[in-house]
Amino acid sequence: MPELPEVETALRELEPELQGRQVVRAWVGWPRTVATPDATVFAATIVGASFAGFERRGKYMLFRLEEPPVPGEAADAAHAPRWLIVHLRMTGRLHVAAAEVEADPHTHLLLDLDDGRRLHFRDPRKFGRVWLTDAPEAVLARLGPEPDDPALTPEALVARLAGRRAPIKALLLDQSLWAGVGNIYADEALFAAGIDPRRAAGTLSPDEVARLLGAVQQVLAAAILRKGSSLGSASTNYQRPDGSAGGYQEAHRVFQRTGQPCLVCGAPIERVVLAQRSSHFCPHCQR
DNA sequence: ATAAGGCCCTGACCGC
DNA sequence: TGCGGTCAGGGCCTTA
Repeated sequence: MPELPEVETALRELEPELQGRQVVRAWVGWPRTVATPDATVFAATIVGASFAGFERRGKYMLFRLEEPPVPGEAADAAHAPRWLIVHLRMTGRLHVAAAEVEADPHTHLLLDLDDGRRLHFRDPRKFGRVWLTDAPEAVLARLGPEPDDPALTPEALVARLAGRRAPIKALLLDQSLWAGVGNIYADEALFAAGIDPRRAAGTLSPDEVARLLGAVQQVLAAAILRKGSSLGSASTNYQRPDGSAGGYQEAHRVFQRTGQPCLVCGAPIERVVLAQRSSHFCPHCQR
């Protein structure tokens, strides 16, 4: 499942493939994949646009597009930039392939490029969404800061968690608290910080909150260095745009290690369900 | 305002 | 072998 490190990796690896490429044809196979505008309008509108910028916010990919010149209009006429926004959700993947490479049956969006290749959006579970918009801030409005935002200080986080009775694990997944943490890195960060995922968030001491913030930042950075985590079946797991796997799953210390010995103390890793999500933790190291 | 539960989807997996 | 049932899970929505 793509979280911040996977999205960052995929975006950086797509950039050299897409930079400057113009969309010459668009096909939408599953209209609900397009959140906005209407899928037909989406396909008609994106043709002619070129990929000009590559950014990430939380788990969202933002592709800044350059529009073709409008006849009769000054070449330097000011326009709000248009953005293609992509959220891979659970099983989405983006990759570029030669035109003659047949699309997988789970491909819901194809953008033909001016160099003869095609951008594929494949998503077996169909949770992924794309947007075409002049106002990306509206799509991203609910997101909290990036976890490495300097403004996100331990003190600010303590204030945000004060009085909250939900399990800290549930709040780690709340994209309005901070953007980009999903189930894998929430569990890994809680282990690194030595905090029980079931703890009511408001009961964490300032020292624990500071440790947790540092752990989230450290785990995400380490996962980016290893190009993300690839777990599960080959058809639905995370793969990089070139089809290769990430490597951070080899560094997981608790995620999907239920029953296996803790790498620090040897106690069996336990699994509980919090906020409808599996949570994996060491009952001895995480208090 | 916060918390909890349902919903969307389908591949994988389990038990018979 | 085949079949039905269950699970996973991000983000959004509804309900309490």
